[in-house]
Amino acid sequence: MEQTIDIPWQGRAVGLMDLDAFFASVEQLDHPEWRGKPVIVGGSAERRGVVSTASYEARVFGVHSAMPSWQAKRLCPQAIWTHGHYARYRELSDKVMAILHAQTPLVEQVSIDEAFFDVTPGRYNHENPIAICRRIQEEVSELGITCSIGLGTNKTVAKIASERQKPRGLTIVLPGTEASFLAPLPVRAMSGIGSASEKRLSEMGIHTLGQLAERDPEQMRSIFGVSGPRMVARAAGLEQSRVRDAEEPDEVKSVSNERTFAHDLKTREELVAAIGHVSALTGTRLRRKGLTGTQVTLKLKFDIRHTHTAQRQLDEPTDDEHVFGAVAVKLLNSLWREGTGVRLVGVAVSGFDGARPRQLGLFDEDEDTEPQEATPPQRDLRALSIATDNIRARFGNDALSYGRDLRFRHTESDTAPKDKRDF
DNA sequence: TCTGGGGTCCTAGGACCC
DNA sequence: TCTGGGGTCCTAGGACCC
Repeated sequence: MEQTIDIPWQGRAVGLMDLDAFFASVEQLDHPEWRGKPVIVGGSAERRGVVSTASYEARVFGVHSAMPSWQAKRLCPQAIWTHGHYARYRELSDKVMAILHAQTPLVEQVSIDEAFFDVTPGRYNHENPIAICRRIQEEVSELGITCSIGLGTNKTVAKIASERQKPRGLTIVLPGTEASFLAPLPVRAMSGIGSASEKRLSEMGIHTLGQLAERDPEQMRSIFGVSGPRMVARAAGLEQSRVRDAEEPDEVKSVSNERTFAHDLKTREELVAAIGHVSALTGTRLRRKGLTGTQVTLKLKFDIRHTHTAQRQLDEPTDDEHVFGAVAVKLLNSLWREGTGVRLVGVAVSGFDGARPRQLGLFDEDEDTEPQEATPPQRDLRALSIATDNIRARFGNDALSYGRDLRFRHTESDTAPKDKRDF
């Protein structure tokens, strides 16, 4: 797939850059004594944690992302463990994204360690796309971490190509070779096809992207809905969707927090306290983002297979956990019966009114937004919510809990990294 | 003593209105 | 005398991604 740089690139040029074992690589960068050794970033085995990222040295033992931590510990007992340092990952990620933006304004960040970029010749640059990819890899490596890149004529091809060679891979799918590149690959290689779709496709005798590409789009629509025809086109290498540039920021649709507990919660008292705890975390993030929502969702997980949610509309948009948390507690009655053990509690707020996002400075008083109809007790609670934000901003999420939350401070919620990487 | 946490998108059924 | 059909909103759940 190597190509000399002097052959002109025909058509669109879309790249996908993926940072190699990102969280673990940053840890090895910051702890020189960990380099060359198995490093695992993730939750602890004793608390139902999972692996977020494993260094390549740990992967040799079979450890991978999303694996239960107890299993990883068994496979690689000598691994160095850390819960991660999210702010530091963010900092390096921002530097990497700046490198991409220096090449093209068309950058679509997918996650903390992944981004599409459009370097089609003639729009914003006249260089060969392959040369640009090589330069990106070089500049990223100067930060002390590495990345793999896939380059092709659309996002699907670029994404799959980026996974072919890691770490430090540059995989190029030349214009015109998309279909033959994709055809032999298993359907699962394409993002959007998970285990459920893989199973259904397999029952239809479809195992490779080549077989998928030959199907009648309308037949697939009758089985997979709107995503059916899209799946067929993508498998054929014909995807056209563009790289969304940074000028069109994502609109946030929901904000949620959830916690899995080391031991199942069994009493109403514990559940109410847990709901208060996650509601407070959600409220803090809503205010930080300047969002108020009209929909509250309570999520409970009784065992690994069974998650239930209950939702309720509010009369007025809010960002105050004392308001939406109380509603979440009411929803408890529709989901839970006394005596049932609960392993996870989550509270989400959604239903944001497009027009409103307003950045509220962390240390601002919110002078102009006080709802006039607020009764004095409500006003006090809102002031309390804002005061807690300031403390959390300075000392971290676990620095402060309302009294009834206290018991959870050391039983879960380790401020482990909030994102996870490379499936 | 077995699997996290943050999201998005899609589907489907029921209520309700006209 | 009794009953169509379209549209929209709300709710619950599932698949999927990183």
